[in-house]
Amino acid sequence: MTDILDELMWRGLVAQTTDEAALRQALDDGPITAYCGFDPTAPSLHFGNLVQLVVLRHLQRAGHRVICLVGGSTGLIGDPRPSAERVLKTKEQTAQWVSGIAEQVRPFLRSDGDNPAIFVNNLDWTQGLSALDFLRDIGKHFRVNQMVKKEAIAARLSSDEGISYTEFSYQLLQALDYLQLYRQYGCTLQTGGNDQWGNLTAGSDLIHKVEGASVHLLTTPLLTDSSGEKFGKSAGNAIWLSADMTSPYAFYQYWLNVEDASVVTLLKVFTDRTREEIAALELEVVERPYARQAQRTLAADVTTLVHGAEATAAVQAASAALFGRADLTSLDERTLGDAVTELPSVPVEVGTTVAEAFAGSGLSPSRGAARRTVDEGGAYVNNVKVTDPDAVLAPADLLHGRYAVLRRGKKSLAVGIAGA
RNA sequence: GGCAGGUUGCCCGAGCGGCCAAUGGGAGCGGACUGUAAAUCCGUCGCGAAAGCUUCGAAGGUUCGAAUCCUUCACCUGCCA
Repeated sequence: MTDILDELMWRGLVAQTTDEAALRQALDDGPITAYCGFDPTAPSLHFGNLVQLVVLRHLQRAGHRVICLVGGSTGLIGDPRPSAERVLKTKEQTAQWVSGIAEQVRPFLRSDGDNPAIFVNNLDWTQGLSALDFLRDIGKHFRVNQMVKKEAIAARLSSDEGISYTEFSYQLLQALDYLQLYRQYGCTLQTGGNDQWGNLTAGSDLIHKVEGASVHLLTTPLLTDSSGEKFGKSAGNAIWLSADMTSPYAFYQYWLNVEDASVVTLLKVFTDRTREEIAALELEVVERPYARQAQRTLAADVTTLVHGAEATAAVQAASAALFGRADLTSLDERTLGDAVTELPSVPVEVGTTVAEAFAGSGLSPSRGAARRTVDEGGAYVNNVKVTDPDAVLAPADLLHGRYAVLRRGKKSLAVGIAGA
């Protein structure tokens, strides 16, 4: 078994650590306990959180105990972003998201056997804490002078927007979490995204001051593509882990479309492929880039990780059918029917205008935009380009009397279903 | 509470009485080229088929006519209390 820290480094999952030698030693000396927190800022986790889940998976597999924390309390406060103050969510909303995320996170970690993952909610130890106790017991250990140097806070202090006292206090709450888990579980490693470094150090500093112990931190790098853009956005939308928010089909397609320059990086980060397998795929990218074998592997592995093998098989079949060279009219009803279940749909009938169908399915934001797409030559029905903005669906456009496959541009697909 | 400055379309940012649905850049979207890559180039980018309609923090007002002037309100920032 390779050293877990080396493994994480090779995979490109390590941006920064506290004392690296000490961390390595601690990991070698036997199982340690590590935690990572997830704040409920949306109903679902997203691409960025997946990186953290992957790190916890690796740690658990290497025999370490992992704690997955959902931020029932920190979610009520909001981690300051450099750009702008967050709008407070209601307590009910937050609680709902917390329970959703707590469920979502489970499949990624093993919660049975001899080293089950531990799931906690930081609201459990903060809701009973009085403001006075908080200020006396926790606040006293923090210097404002230091707090204002944290990146996000410094950015906000020099912006027009400023920062509320609420968000300013965020790091104290997160620091308290680490202290609590240190005391309760002997947790000595916190992981997170590199942008969290300030919040993580708040925790390790607090433990040092209160308990006199040195604990560890490990952050993952921000993943960016060749032009420096963050990964995890598709057409301006975040890639969510929830199938309700990003369909497995869209999810699979996202990974399949990863640029060559990034695919190896992402294979290392998100898949369990070995060094040999990844080296082979890397060679494929060089020698047979058009086959996009690396992208296919990446898309299949990650979709399986998040949505399961069954869903992956379905979206692969759908992708093959919809992007295949084959004429759509030659597909049998069952294959076509299965493929289109993954797509956004809109009820149509003979005589429905193409513009209406596009707008109704969400392929285009409005009918005007749909007509514009036709003008631009980017609208297709059953892979046949539409040229007339006033075109209507004819009986022949309904494959098997039911389906009209709508496409905008090269890869945005939807389906019109008649007589549903 | 006082004084000053600010609030323009997804973002940044011009406009300062008509020629403004609103310059420019970025993002986005479509096309060409490709491999359902990247880069590049071209086009497009409030709603509407059109007539037209609704936009420039909100509500009133002045005017033939306002994003542009006036009044009040809201919010943000800075300085002072």
